[in-house]
Formats: sequence, C-alpha cells, structure tokens
Amino acid sequence: MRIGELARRSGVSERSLRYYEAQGLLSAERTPGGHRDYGEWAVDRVIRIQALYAAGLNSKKIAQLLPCMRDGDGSPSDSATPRLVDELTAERERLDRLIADLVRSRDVLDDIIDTASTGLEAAPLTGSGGRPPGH
Amino acid sequence: MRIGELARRSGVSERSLRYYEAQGLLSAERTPGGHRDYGEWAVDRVIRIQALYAAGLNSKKIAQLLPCMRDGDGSPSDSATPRLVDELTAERERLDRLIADLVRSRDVLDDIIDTASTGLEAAPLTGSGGRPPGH
DNA sequence: CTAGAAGTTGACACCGGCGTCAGATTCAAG
DNA sequence: CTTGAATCTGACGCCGGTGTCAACTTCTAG
Repeated sequence: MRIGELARRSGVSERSLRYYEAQGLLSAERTPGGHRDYGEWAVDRVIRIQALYAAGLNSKKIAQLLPCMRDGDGSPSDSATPRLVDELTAERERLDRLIADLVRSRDVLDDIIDTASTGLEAAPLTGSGGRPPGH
Repeated sequence: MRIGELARRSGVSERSLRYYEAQGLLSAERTPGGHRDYGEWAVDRVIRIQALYAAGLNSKKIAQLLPCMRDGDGSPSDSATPRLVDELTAERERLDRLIADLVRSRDVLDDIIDTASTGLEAAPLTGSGGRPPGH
C-alpha cells in the first residue's frame, strides 16, 4: 500500500509517516519511481509508534524498542547483543516505572471523576457519565 | 519552603516550577520581599504534575484536572462541570488504552530479554544481566 | 553593615513532533 | 500523449516544556 492509504488506515498524517521513516521508525520499499510501498504490517507498527509517542517516549527510545518487537508475522527481527540486553533491561525498568506512574495518574483521574460525578448526581444528562464499574 | 528546596525535594528545576506557576498549575504565597513560599503540599502536587506530564497531558488539561484533586489537606477545591467530567472520562479511557499498550510492549520486551539472555547464558558479565525474577 | 547565597523577572534559544507550502516527479486512466 | 491525482523532497514555522544568561533584589551569616 502507499502512503496515502497507510495514512488513512492508521489515522496518522503523511507528514508524520515520512517523519517516522526519517527517524528510522518505519521503513518502506520503494517503487521504481521512488514512491513508498508499505506492507500490511505497517498499519500495526504505526499504531504502536503512536502509542509509544503518547506514552511520552521520544523517537530515539522508540527506535531502540521497535526492532525488538515482533511485527505480527512473529519474526523476532533482531537478536540482541549483550550490550543491547542491558539497554533493554534498563528500558524495561523505565517502562515499568512509566506504567506505574500512568496507573497512578489513572487512579487519580478515577478519584476526580468519582468525586465530581457524585457531586453532580442529579444531572445524568452526560450520557457517557460515570466511569465503567468494573476494575 | 522556598523554591530551591522545593526544586530539590521534587526533583524539578526551578525554571519548571516557575513555569508551572505561570501555567496556573502551582501557586505560592509570597514573602514581603516577593520570594515564593510553598507549603508541604507543594511537593506532592509537583510530583503529581510531573506524572501527568509523563502521561502525555499538556498544561491546559493538567490545569483543568488539578483544581479537582484534593491536596492532602482534603480540600476538594472545585467541583467539576459535566463537560469536564466527560472530558476527564475520555482522558481516562485514553490512559487505559495507553497503559494496556505499554504493558504489551513491556511483555514483548520481557520475551526478547529472556530469549536473548538464555542465548547468552554462559556470559553473565553484564552484571545487571537478567531481568528481576518477581512479577 | 557587608558579602555572598538564593530568588526575582524577562528575554532568548533549543529541540522534538508535526503542519504546510512549493516545485518537481510519478502513477493511472483516457 | 495528455491530464489530474498522488507522491516526492526540502524548507520554513509553530508550539510546548526547559535550559540559560542577565541584571536586580532580598535574605542571612558574620
């Protein structure tokens, strides 16, 4: 598929896709004429890149992470050097902390939503009002 | 406490603390001479602000969130508008997805680290080698 | 009182992620 | 071949969060 379709399907601008490629996050075959040609795997990858950006990681860290994630087809891509293993371990710990932070933030959000919505009890116009009960 | 101490205790630069204040995220009493004077609550608040930044929220959203958090002393401050509750709920769901993604990423990382380090079994020179067993 | 540490405001700059425009090239349909 | 849509590269700029420097004021120890 070409860049326009990938952009539509992943919900990311073409600009960003080219930027990802420039950052080494996303690769593409080229048609004889030089147009980018992506496989199906690209959609998932782009979505994953987005998630990592949203998680507050920058291009460099994402670039370190991505080659180690299997892309649907299950190819483990690269095997790691000892050095890389250390770096990945460090990254894992950072991820752990990040997740813990985010969970705390989410819980804080939950508190706020609970407090606020109980304060508004009488006005359930909001439709999607209360947060889902399970958790 | 004054800005230097708050900076040390929260691990945030003085510059950022002043920036937070400019963004309406953090308030301070002033000494007669104009120096900022923070209470104990400030440390927790700054840390929370950091966590929210790390969660990918921007100043504006944090500014909307903060007045709804009770700050230690338990003052519920403002009650949220229905509109805000909806936005916060959406934000919570975004966070949920983000966390799920990150957990998956972390698990993938774990797989890679396991695979790689069992492949390197005989060379535990790396010191901080394998990932911590518990989890 | 005095010196030096610490704080104040204001400005300028950077960097990362991305929007956007321009001009050239390629692709697909007639 | 022609034409219009899609893509290419390269450049400029914005915005948010911080670093940093400058010039000045305030606080505190001696």
